[in-house]
Amino acid sequence: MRVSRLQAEENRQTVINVASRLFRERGFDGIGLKDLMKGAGLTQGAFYKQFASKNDLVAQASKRALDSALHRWSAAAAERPQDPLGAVTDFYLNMGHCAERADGCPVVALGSDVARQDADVKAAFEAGIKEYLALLSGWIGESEADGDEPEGKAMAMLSTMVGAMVLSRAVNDEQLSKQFLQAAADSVLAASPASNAAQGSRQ
Amino acid sequence: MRVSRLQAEENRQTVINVASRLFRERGFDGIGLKDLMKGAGLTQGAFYKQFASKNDLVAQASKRALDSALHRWSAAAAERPQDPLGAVTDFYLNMGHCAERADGCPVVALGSDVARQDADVKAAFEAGIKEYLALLSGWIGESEADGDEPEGKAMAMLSTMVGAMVLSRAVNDEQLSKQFLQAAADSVLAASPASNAAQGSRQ
DNA sequence: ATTATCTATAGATCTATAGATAATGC
DNA sequence: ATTATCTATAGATCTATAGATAATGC
Repeated sequence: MRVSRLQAEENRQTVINVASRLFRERGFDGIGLKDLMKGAGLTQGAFYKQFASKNDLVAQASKRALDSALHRWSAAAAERPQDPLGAVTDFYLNMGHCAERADGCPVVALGSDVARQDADVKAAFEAGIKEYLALLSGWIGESEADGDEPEGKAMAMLSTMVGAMVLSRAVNDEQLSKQFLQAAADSVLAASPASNAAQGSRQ
Repeated sequence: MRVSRLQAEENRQTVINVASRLFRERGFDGIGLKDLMKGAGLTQGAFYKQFASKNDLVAQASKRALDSALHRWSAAAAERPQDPLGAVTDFYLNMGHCAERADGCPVVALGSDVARQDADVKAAFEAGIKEYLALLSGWIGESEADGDEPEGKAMAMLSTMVGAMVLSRAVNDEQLSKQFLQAAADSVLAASPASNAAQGSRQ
């Protein structure tokens, strides 16, 4: 029954990856260790040789989810280097993202729950959120030390994007969902100093 | 042990009120029927004479939470009739709201969870959200039938406010929390057509 | 007679632990 | 000899139901 150290580490990574998806889909309290381990092809008994507690996995899976989401942002931006903000708003603020919770933004899928988690989990989200802000700041040409409101515009943009996704997922009316995403995209692009320059390439 | 019909209805309302607070504080899955009923001074056995299921209470408590939150918005706006938007952003985007989950905005406290609930719960949130939009629209002087983007600005504002609160609650760094709220307030007020007119009374 | 609430419990699930097993790593 | 995983289980909790009780409402 024992497997090699390499295989054990691979299994551990699989559990974290599976958890990062299943937590986003069902919530931290919405899935038990038995089903999480089953999703990784293991049984529940193996869990506590790999993690200290469920909370330990919650923290690690949160970090994994944020890393994965940031990677997707960077990839989306890289596909349209002359207009990274437009590329990311297109990528983020659409109905596909609204329907696909497991692979979507972890702040949207778990933000409300994170407020009720301990400092370890919040630390994972805080680190990821700071990276989101750094990306946005760079794309809108915001200096990071130009006054008492560092990254203020980036913070407002991220808030608008996260809020629009949360709202669009909280209603039944699909038309209303779309309108939230469209209104957020309009607002974010209008607030970017670079938006006029990039407008041509977006049209 | 039996109580009067009047008392029974009063008890039912108490359960809904208690649930609307405890769900916001601990999440729909974070509190059981035993503790919910205990919070209303009853025992678990009385629950199913009052509600069809836990989900039934989740839907009713969601509606109650949104009604209560809308009432607070109206009250805040009424205290500063010449600048309702400024009054509501002050009331909503502050650290007290960030710390007080049980009485705060239900979209912030439960938004991520609502995406995983059934249509009844989403209907309660949808109705409340539409009322938020109507209030905001009125305050910024937005016509409700002036093009293909009805209430677009109100939608972006609500998204920004909800997102900022979710983000500010998801991090450990209190300074960062404050900056999200400040950035959101700046962004929302700058986007209002009436913001210049009201600027004087806000300074 | 009806019924709102109570105590008690069924049956499922949850996190965490214990001990057995079998393959690895020395 | 060590250990990653397995099966099994402890003990707590969850939603929901059953039957008893005692006050209401007719």
